[in-house]
Formats: sequence, structure tokens, C-alpha cells
Amino acid sequence: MYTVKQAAQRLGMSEYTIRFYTDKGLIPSLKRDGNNRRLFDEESLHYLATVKCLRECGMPVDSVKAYCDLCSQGDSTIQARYDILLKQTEAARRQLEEAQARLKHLNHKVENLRRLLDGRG
Amino acid sequence: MYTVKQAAQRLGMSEYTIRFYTDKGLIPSLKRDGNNRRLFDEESLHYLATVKCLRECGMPVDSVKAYCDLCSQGDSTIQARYDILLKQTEAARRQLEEAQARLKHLNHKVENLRRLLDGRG
DNA sequence: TACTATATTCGAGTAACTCTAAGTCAAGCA
DNA sequence: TGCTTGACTTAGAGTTACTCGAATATAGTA
Repeated sequence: MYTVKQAAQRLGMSEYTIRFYTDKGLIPSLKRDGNNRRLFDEESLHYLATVKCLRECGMPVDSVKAYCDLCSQGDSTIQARYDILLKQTEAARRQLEEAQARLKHLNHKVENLRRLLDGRG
Repeated sequence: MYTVKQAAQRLGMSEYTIRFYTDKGLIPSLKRDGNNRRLFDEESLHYLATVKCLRECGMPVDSVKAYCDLCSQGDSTIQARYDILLKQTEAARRQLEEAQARLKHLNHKVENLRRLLDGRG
């Protein structure tokens, strides 16, 4: 079982964000201990990782919430969830291409500046 | 020469964002026509593309602004700009890796769901 | 028992857009 | 000439997704 702090370290996100997500109901399997503290088991942690992934793909929090609600509803929503994730896969692919383009753009500019610096010797 | 709308289409960003950036002074070479309309020449457009790239690398607007101010100051700031861009190249590289990880994560989940769907035939 | 560390909630603050409203201006047309 | 349309302008309000501060609660230690 992981506290918010441990989950944050584990997934590389802020405690604020984790509290924010749990308050929005994005982690249905979240537990609390006797002192009302949030506790993540392995399942919740993996779930949170997926939430993080979807958000980083550009999915709005409300849409992630809708996906989470589908997950809570069981097997009857598998097709719907499949459709959502497939669409996000496309978003992820686009992002990958854009990241490559950015790296290329910056490498090019750095290269230009380096030449200028070298030229001045 | 490009209007805001044309620049937006060309670079795939919203007109709102372009106005926002120009109002913040991120495009020093921006011109205006007789009716006070923003006009981008090739240089300004390329400049805007770099601003967009830096923002997408995660650089805050204020920091991009600082970079733009350096650009306006001429050759004496080449080293400083080189340092900034080199650092952002690292950010871009990290993002590329994260994008790959996201794609992998999603492909894995889609694969799982597809198996469930197939299994029910 | 007091202090410290860590957690909680609620509400305010921030960054970066995003949009609306009100106004300007040139062009087209009855 | 006057009217309408449409693309642009600005200032400022609204939105999203955090991010932080303050007050409170509890557990562990000196």
C-alpha cells in the first residue's frame, strides 16, 4: 500500500495532482486508512498510471473521468473503452511525431548557433 | 505577408494563442498594416514556429519571452541562447522518450481489451 | 506533555490559453 | 449614399488543470 507521497514518487507526479485526481473520482478503487489517509494498492497505482498516461495524451480530465466511470461499470463497457483507448493511441502516435519534429527543430537551431560561436573562435 | 488567421493555419495553432503571444512581445519583428492589423513576414513566421516549439517543450511563456529578449539584443547573446536551446533539446529528448512510453502503455491496454472482445466472439 | 512530521480539507491563486463583447474599417451592393 | 457583411482590433471575463496556503488532525518522539 502506498501513501500519496509514495505514489507521487513512484509515478513522477505531484502530490497535489494525485489529490486533485482522487477528489475528482478518477481512482474508484482508492482506499482510506483508519485516519482517512489515501492508500493506493497495486491496482490503484496502475490505474493512476493509466490516468496519467491518458492526461498526457491530451485527454481532458472530464473525459478521463468518463473513461473511469466506464471502467467501474464492468465488462459491458469493454467495447466503449476499447474505442476510447484506440483513439488515444492515435493521439499518442501524433505526439510522438511532433516530439520528433521538435527535437529536429531544436537540434537544427543549436547547430546554427554553435557554428556562429565556433566562427568567432 | 500573413495575417493572424493565415499564420494560425500555417503553424497549426489558434488565432487566440497567436494574439496572446504577440501581446506578450514574443515576436519582436511583428509588423502592422495601415489598419493596425498584425502581419507576419517569413522571418516572423519562423520565429513564431520556434516560440511554439519552445512552449511545447514545456518552457513557460515568461522564459520564452526572456529568450526572445535575448534574440533582440543581437550577437552578444549567442552563447546564452545556445545554452537555453541546448537545455530545451534535452527536454525535447525526454519528451520523445515519454511519448514512446505512452504509446507502448496504450498499445498494451488496447491489446488486452481486444483479446477480451475476441474471446467473447 | 510538547514538538515534529505528515496527512487532511477547503478555498484561493496561477499559467496559459479561450472566448465574448464592443468597436473599427474597407468592400460590396441596393 | 447608406447599409450590411466580414475580418480584424482591444479589454476583460471565463476555463482548465493544476498549485499552493492555512487551518486542522493524528502519530511518533524527546
